[in-house]
Amino acid sequence: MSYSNYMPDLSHGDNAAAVNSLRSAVMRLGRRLKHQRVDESLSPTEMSVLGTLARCGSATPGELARKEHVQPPSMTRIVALLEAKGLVKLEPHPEDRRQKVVSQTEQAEAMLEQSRRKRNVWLASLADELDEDEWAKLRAAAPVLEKLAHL
Amino acid sequence: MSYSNYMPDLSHGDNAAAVNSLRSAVMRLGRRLKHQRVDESLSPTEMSVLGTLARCGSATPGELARKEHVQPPSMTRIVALLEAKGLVKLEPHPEDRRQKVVSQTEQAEAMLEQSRRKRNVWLASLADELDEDEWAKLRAAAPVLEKLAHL
DNA sequence: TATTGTTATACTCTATAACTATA
DNA sequence: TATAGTTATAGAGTATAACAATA
Repeated sequence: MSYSNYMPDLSHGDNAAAVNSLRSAVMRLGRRLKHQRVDESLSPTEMSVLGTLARCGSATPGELARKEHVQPPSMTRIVALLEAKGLVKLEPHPEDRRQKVVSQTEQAEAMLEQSRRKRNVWLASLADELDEDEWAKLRAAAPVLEKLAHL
Repeated sequence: MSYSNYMPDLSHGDNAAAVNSLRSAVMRLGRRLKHQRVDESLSPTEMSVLGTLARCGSATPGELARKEHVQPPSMTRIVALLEAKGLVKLEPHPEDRRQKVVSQTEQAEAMLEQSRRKRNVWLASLADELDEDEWAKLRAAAPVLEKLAHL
């Protein structure tokens, strides 16, 4: 492989190959997940925002935009859609009147629970195709991918 | 957790959590990779198609659509764009006059080489943030993710 | 003057439906 | 009649630029 020419360290060569493979797999998996939506009325990013709010409690639109890697105007729209669906609520920021505080509603909590249930159907269909060793590798890599995602 | 009703094996509970985490990370990573394009004029799917052709040699538009998980009309457009950029060539199928055979040009090979170089810059910037153990986990999981992507 | 968030607008990518040509 | 690919059209999601309000 020609990239070893300018990157002689062997471990980096392996990492480069892994990044290559990861990049392709992540994009294709992303498209699959897009189709395997748990709720037809919720886009992948909307789901991801709900997940972030479930983890972090609450956040401002700007913080959410940075975490999800979208531009502020996009997050404005996403938050508005989630609010219209009753899944998040917006409150004024206690210290800065320019900002807002976004947090999830109880309805969102119920939705996420239902989402987990549906996801398990998909999981069950994959369980036959992956052996325990492969699942172990996924479980080990999951936190690293999360770290990469928000690095 | 309610799924344990029909899935009593404990390890599957861990798998569900892993899928949860993977799903979120894959979507967010996908958005990052979208921005970290090697060539501004090439969409992620166009890059992915070139990668597939580099691995498989050649394929029909229908095969490419199935591998990339896009509908045939989308692949028609993607192949047309790649052809206009001189990165793939189309030839008549030797046995079936309905089909076409898509393969990459030498120019595409050069582009992929340049792509690897730029990717390594991104890689180098991440190398500081991940330790060797984390890289090892990514390398181990990469083939599993690829398997998931085309399952 | 800088920053947070919004509005207005346009672009990119993909899908669905209808069509053509070949099997 | 079924299949491969295309054309035409519409929709979803995001970005950029310009703007408002607050720091």
